[in-house]
Amino acid sequence: MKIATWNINSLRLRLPLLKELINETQADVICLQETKVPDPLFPFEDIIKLGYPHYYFKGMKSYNGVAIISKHELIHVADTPDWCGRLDCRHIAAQLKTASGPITIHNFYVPAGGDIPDAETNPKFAHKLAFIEEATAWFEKNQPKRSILVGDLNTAPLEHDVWSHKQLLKVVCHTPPETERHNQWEKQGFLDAMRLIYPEPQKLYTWWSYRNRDWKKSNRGRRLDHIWISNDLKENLQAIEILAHARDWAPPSDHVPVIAELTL
DNA sequence: ATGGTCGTCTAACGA
Repeated sequence: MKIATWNINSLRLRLPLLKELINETQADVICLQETKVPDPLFPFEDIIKLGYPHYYFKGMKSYNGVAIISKHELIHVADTPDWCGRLDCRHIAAQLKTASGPITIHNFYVPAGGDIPDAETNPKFAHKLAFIEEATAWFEKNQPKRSILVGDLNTAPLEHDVWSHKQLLKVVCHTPPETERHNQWEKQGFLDAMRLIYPEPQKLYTWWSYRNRDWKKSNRGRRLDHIWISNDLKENLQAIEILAHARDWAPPSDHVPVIAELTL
């Protein structure tokens, strides 16, 4: 079973690239973030034509938005929290039917946190920290079993998840208040699947800024997108693929897809 | 040290 996660940065604009992802990977399940499409405008007919007749989505105008599309039957998981009480479409969950039984899939789009890493003066940073704390508390109470958590978590937790650990320690996404909370969240029953396959000190990036003239040449990347598996799925993990060349698809998202393969 | 670029009900906001 192949499960992909991708911050697509507008589903409607990049539908042709979603097709490209499908052609290349034949992923069974694709979790999308920043779909930027209100629910009444979700392009479900296109998604069905692409071979994904099972889907759940939660979107709004202009901002945020998440979707799970699947070749196999999904059951919606409805009783999930409204994080930070904002109704802002940053999480959706579904149960995937597999030969070995149901698997719960969580798809998250964690707040980016703004520019200044100070919760006192920057409400966006405070929101990010509060969001991660709420998620940590929820999974502490609801210990994940046969679960996969994916998404744009907007934190690069490890030294080799950024192009320069030293230079990014004061940059939002890699500051200690974020990485400590991120790691505490992961510890609520999850394993970092990407690092199980590609341990440190290998550099791993899933995002390259639009603001670099040549993303490949400067290679100032960050690992902001993640795939976590619950502890009980450790032996099921077969492979991880980071589709770095997708950064050159036109018009590119600033994030690239990550795909996990599991025997399920 | 600064500014650099995208996407969105084309305007300023969020990333």
